[in-house]
Amino acid sequence: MLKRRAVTARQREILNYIVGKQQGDGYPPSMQEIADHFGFKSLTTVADHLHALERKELISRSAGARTITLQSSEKTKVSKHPYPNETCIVPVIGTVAAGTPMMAVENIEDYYVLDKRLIKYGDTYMLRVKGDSMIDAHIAEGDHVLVKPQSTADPHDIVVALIDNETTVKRFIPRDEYVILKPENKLLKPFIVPRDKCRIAGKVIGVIRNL
Amino acid sequence: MLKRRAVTARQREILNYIVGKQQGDGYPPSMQEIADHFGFKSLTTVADHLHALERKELISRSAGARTITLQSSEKTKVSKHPYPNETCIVPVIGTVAAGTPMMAVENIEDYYVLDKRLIKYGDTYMLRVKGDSMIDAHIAEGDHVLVKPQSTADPHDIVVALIDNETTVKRFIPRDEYVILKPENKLLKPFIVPRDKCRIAGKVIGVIRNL
DNA sequence: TTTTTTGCCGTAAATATTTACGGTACAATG
DNA sequence: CATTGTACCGTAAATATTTACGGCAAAAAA
Repeated sequence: MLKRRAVTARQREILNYIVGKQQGDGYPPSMQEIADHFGFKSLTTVADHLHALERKELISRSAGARTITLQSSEKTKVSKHPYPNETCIVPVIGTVAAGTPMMAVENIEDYYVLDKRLIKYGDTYMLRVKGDSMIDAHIAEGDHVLVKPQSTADPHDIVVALIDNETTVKRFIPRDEYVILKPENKLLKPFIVPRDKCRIAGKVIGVIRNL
Repeated sequence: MLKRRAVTARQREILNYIVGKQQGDGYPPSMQEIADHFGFKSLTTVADHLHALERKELISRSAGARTITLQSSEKTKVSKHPYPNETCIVPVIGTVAAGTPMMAVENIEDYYVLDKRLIKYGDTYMLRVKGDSMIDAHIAEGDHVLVKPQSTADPHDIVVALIDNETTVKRFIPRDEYVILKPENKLLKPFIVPRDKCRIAGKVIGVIRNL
């Protein structure tokens, strides 16, 4: 009976290489390329490794050249693998314009491809943070916040709000008659706005910083 | 002089087929498969189309079998889903083991797919941050830091360091005889370590927080 | 300790895949 | 209307790629 031991370090190295190639080029490496990369002098060595990975259900193969398909995470209890189609394209905007629909093309500065698990909601977008008003919540100038569009929020959520046509990130604290938009910065005073003048653009669900 | 007319309907059909296959299988179709799908009786027909798509910069090709790479989405506009050449797969580790090689299987907790521009270096990995030692640098417990593996660092870089077999994130301040590993937290004292006892695992190049 | 699996090597044959050559017909462009 | 690109066909040669055989040493499991 064939045993299925855990994936070995070497096998994982080879899998990582395949994944990297697949992600980078859009197609998996040939066996020769794998051999070259690892310095194997025989293609049989590669074949052995691929058979092992196949047996352990980390990859599957079809007839033909470069036909390695990466298996999805479900089967591998060792670790989860976000394989193709587990990413989203997220638009990056510099500002949320007041009246215009959120995703107006002219506001889109860029797109980022991110893992779905960071996104959670379909229409999430990224906003480049200006100023240090949320520094005490550890959101710094130049960071990108992931924003889920919504027009209301729960108390104490960090939200993207429009104040005087300016896009800002603030903590949302609703009161009976008015709303407090609180900068997380000791140097800045909270904004107190009548309920009906408070426009919430979305809720901050993540932060991405590139140093 | 070669003219570059707009992409034709037929060419887009073929491109769509390639994208579909690429997304579904993880690798592009062979020319024979394309011919079969469209009922072409000659492979030259496929070659002509691929050359056209290449000339119009919708795909690029390398030597070898099944080596079609899709160009960026802005040009192709066939799918909202990301093109592989825009993402990297990044392993997430919970801790950097002292002696063992970085990517030891048992340390890999997960993988994330991220935009290449967040990564910058090929072997970048993600480390889940434990504790609040870097809170004043706005790196909080539970955040993931993007780490570029390297064994040295520039003064004042934020690094992943090994102290007493514990993985920690600290600011790196080298002195003549020793090294200061400084937590960015007023409540914690800097570690002062002899130069030869200081193991740097990598430099922090980014932060990702999921709220 | 016996057995199995891993991780390698080498060579040759079998196949899959691409490229090169040379065509035809037609639509679009200048 | 001459030219260029599109959109097809067929055949054969050239390459790229995989598979099949057989074998060895060391590590891991039973």
